[in-house]
Amino acid sequence: MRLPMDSEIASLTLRALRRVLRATEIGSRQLATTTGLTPSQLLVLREIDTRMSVTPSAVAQALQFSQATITAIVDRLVALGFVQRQRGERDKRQIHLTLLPAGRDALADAPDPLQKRFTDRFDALPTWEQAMILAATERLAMLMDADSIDAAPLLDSGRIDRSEPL
Amino acid sequence: MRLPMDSEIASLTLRALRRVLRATEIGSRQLATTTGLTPSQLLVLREIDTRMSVTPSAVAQALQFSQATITAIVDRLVALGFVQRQRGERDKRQIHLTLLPAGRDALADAPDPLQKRFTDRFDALPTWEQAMILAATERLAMLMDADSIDAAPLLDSGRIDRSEPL
DNA sequence: AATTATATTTCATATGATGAAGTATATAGT
DNA sequence: ACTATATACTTCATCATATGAAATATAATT
Repeated sequence: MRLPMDSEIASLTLRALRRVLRATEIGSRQLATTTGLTPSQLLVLREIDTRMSVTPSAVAQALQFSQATITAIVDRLVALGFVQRQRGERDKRQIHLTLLPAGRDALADAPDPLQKRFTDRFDALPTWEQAMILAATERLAMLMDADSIDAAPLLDSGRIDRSEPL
Repeated sequence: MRLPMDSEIASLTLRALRRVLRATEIGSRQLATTTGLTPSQLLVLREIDTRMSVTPSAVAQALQFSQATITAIVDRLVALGFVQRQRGERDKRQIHLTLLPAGRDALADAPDPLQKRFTDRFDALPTWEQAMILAATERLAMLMDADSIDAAPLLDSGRIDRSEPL
């Protein structure tokens, strides 16, 4: 067995990463169908859950969607009785999104199968390996999002010229 | 600073992983806008590129989309002059998709910024850390996709050598 | 008061994604 | 050869995603 050249390690890592990405993507799609929710709806629902009360714009910024998109998705979550819209008291322009019991149930009934699978298997690894994977993953995250880190607002200014949107 | 409990490492890792996923997703969306292609179109185009000649069904299976979806996306790639449809000789039910020069140019003009950024930074790490990250990522991939390896014909077809920047 | 900025929605539009049904070809069983 | 069944792909209807531009309402500023 030969050691990979230094320059290859990056591409090998990217390939492994692709496998991870694909697995999570497929998992998320499966989850969606079992829940009756689409991946985007689930993302928004989770976002509303983790923070207690959020404005649509905050969700849009966190998930990097446009406000219009969030409005459409929230419309459906409201129609499902999962989410509630409340005008802000302090600032009446704002809308506060809160999770309703039905929404909480939906999330509870839909434990991320990927996460479950991952957690079970991960916990079976020896602690040293868990620690190594954690360290490596955090390093990866640093490598990938270093630019876009708190730069969620970064994209506000960064106009992307979509000259030819097919 | 206290060591995380064993049971926490999994969730910490998942959190780091989410950052990675998010970064790649945003990166892919940015790439799409700069190319004038959507993420899905880019995925299909890449798939047609890496294999030399593919059938729509093979692409659908590799990317886990329905055939109908691939048909629609290929329609647009053909309209753009990026891709060519050719009826199969041996089996006239089949369609063979091949990349046209314009499509090749589009891919060449669209070096994945995320990959580039990642590779540059990754290469700057000491070799031991590169090796650790590679090992950890491959371990992660094993954990995640152990079940869902029905969509792995990617690696069957052998060499992906090309000067292509995986 | 008038202006400008912010928060969200509405609208028009393009794409994404799918299942179901349709067309054409291939293969197998008899 | 003949029917049945399977395969490959497209078409169609339908809904979700995603966005920019414009509209509405409120807030903050001058």
